[in-house]
Amino acid sequence: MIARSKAVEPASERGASLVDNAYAALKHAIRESVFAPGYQASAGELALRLGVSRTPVHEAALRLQEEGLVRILPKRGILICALAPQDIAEIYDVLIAIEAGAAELSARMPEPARIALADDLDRATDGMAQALVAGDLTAWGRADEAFHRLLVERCGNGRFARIIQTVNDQSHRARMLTLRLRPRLPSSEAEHRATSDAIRHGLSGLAREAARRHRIRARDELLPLIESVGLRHM
Amino acid sequence: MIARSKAVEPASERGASLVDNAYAALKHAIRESVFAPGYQASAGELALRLGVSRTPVHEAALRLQEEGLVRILPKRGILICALAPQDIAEIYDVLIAIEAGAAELSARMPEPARIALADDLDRATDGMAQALVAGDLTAWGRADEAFHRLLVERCGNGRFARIIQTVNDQSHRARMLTLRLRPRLPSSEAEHRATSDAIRHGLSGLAREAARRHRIRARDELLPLIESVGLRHM
DNA sequence: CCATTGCAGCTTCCATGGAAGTTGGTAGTC
DNA sequence: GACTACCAACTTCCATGGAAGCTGCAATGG
Repeated sequence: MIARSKAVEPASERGASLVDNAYAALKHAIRESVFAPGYQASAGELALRLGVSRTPVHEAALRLQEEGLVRILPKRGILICALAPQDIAEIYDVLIAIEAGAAELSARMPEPARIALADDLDRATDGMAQALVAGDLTAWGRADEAFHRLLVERCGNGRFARIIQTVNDQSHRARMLTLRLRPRLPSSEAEHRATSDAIRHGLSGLAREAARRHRIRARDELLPLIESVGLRHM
Repeated sequence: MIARSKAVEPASERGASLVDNAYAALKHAIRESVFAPGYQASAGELALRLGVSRTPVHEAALRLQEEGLVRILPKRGILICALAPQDIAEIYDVLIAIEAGAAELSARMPEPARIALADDLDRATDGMAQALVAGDLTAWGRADEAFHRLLVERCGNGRFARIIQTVNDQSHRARMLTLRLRPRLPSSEAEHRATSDAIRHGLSGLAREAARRHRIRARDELLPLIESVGLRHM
């Protein structure tokens, strides 16, 4: 029997192929910074840790490369990608464009769906408010994440959801960092309510602008902060 | 010596791996409808046609699946994906959101870059106008494509370019079809000029709205057309 | 005639080994 | 001492074969 996974979850989902398992395990490890950015691994080493051969690891690495999480250096190894401030800026511009579009689409849905979504969005915002008074940073982050995930996953455009998923995978590490970096938790509540209200009442233009402004403010707040701390990559 | 490629380009770029070659060749074949949507191929068959073993074909198929061009059915084969009208709608909403964002970013670039881009955009629009009077459908399509590619590739956000590239790969076939479907070529010229002018003068809000409106009009013109023809998939 | 079962032929999935390429250190030369 | 050439150790890349799974058809039992 081969010794398994010291640092990496085996992630043995049943029904999934070894490639899927390797993909999920590696992605999780990267998201949670088990592998630091800039770390260069070899397929053989990762295969050993996961208890599979090199082939499924290689194929998982191809998928991760497609998503921008790693780079496969020909004949040299697998490099865990680092994010520069420039990348964070690009990612925020993607969030601004796509989430605004998602909010607009959501506001154009038939009324029952709109209202159900607005209710769920408000519940997430409630969670943020509660976490704020409790001073629970982690809970606040989870609730905020839930709000934004709901917005893109329920707008009816699967491609929007997929795009956001990709950039979120890339920026998860940075997000965990900046959450703790800010002097105070931002007062996103009003902007979240404005978005959900506009969706509830079917005001697509307003919904688009509210979502847009929210992300623009977050970008303009965070980018200078990152620059000032002098983070070159993360 | 193995007999090569009847229907599929070998596409032997030097310096590229066999996987890259297979990827490029398959993508080209799908774009140009050498493989009809719904066609189910086996990795072995494709490998034979391309003159390589099954491994690089399989890895190329993984990349194509990531981009939504094919689906790998476990233990059954590789399925060329078809596009439903719903997919075209989703793709247009992605174009609307991203190209508007790209136009806004472009208008925020330093003046020399803005002007250079606006000049290039205008040259593409000139090409469309010329093709229009000449009645050259193909040339018109190429010039229009050039305009939109310039817009996203020169805005400074590589992620925008990548997203657009992905949806364009998916919708290329549909585009070739709808180009010939319309009763007359659309008068996109004024909208293109409005976009490039706004970029030239650094008016980011105006540029965003111009690009947005242009794609919205195209969507609202094309979708009913596709529905009316009763295309179920393409 | 209809339903069920078993099987043959197909497919992908994954492990493995040889080929080819890159790197960093070392010996040799000026 | 500085520079070049080479070599050993490492890596991925790709072909290939066996294992496992899916599908459709034919044979069998009701």
